[in-house]
Amino acid sequence: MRNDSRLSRMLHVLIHMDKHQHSATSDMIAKMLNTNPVVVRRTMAGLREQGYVRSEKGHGGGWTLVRPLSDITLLDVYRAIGEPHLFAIGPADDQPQCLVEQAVNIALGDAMKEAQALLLRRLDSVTLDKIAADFEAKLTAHPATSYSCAS
Amino acid sequence: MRNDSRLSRMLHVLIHMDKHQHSATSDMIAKMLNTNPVVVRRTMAGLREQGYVRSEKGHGGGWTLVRPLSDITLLDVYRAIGEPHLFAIGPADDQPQCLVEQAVNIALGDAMKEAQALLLRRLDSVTLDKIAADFEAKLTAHPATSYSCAS
DNA sequence: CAAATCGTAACAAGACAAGTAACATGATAC
DNA sequence: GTATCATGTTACTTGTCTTGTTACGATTTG
Repeated sequence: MRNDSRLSRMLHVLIHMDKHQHSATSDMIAKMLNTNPVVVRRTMAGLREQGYVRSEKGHGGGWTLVRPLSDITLLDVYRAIGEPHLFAIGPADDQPQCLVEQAVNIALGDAMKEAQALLLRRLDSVTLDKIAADFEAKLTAHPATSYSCAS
Repeated sequence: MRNDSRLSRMLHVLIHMDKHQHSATSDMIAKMLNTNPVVVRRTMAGLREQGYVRSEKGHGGGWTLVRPLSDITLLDVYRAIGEPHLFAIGPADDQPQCLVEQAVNIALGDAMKEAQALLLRRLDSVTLDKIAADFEAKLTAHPATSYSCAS
């Protein structure tokens, strides 16, 4: 578990959900992501709360995509899963007394804020149907290639 | 320990080392950083290997700054400590079979690469004497303020 | 030789996402 | 209406990585 892969996983799932119209159970999704159903429910709860997907209990239940991929940006998904920390680095102390350390925090913090702003802008500029289109392009370019993820 | 604070700490230390010319022991530095001497030696080893500081054993030994702050960029320090991972997020699988997941990895990876490039450019554009100057400015603006970090 | 200091290895602690197990809740099918 | 399927949720474990800590060896000075 080197990284927080929730954003990556949710994008992956949402695009697959768009491909087959019927609902998918947490079990099916878990197999797709090589994880287990509890992790799926846990992570997708945020998407449900934001109205991107719906979940239904009971026989025949499961998860369904509520909004079109063209309405969902990568930033939307990032926010829906709770805006996890983007950076692995950071200051040693958030409110240091030492003036030198304060100056260091400002210098580093400014650079990180800029990088974060750029990243979030990028996430905001891409909708999920764009990624789906990239996938379709690959598929037509190499029709022999196996899909691999459970359909 | 929410973040990797090695970069932040090393910047802090290097600027302090520039302020008083005599060498500083790992113990003194550890107190300054609110940590312990082994952590200091471990992290500063990289700076020594890159020739930014020198360490001397034995009575009267300790750490000394070898190069002027104006010769050291934040990027230099980042590299010297081993270029730790910048991001806390990442793909679920680096080499996925699934074409959808590949498309997701590319979309996310591109955005992250851009953000990383920007951050590294920013680190490369700032030398340590710039931060030291910011500190001096604060000090003259508020002369009554206590320095706080052991001199 | 004694004291100071770094170098290093080995291991424990803390944080946090991810994995897992157990059980309650609700919905459908027969 | 009971059995089954599926989500919701809690609690606990695991894996990974930086930090923290202890211990000990090596080197330099007095």
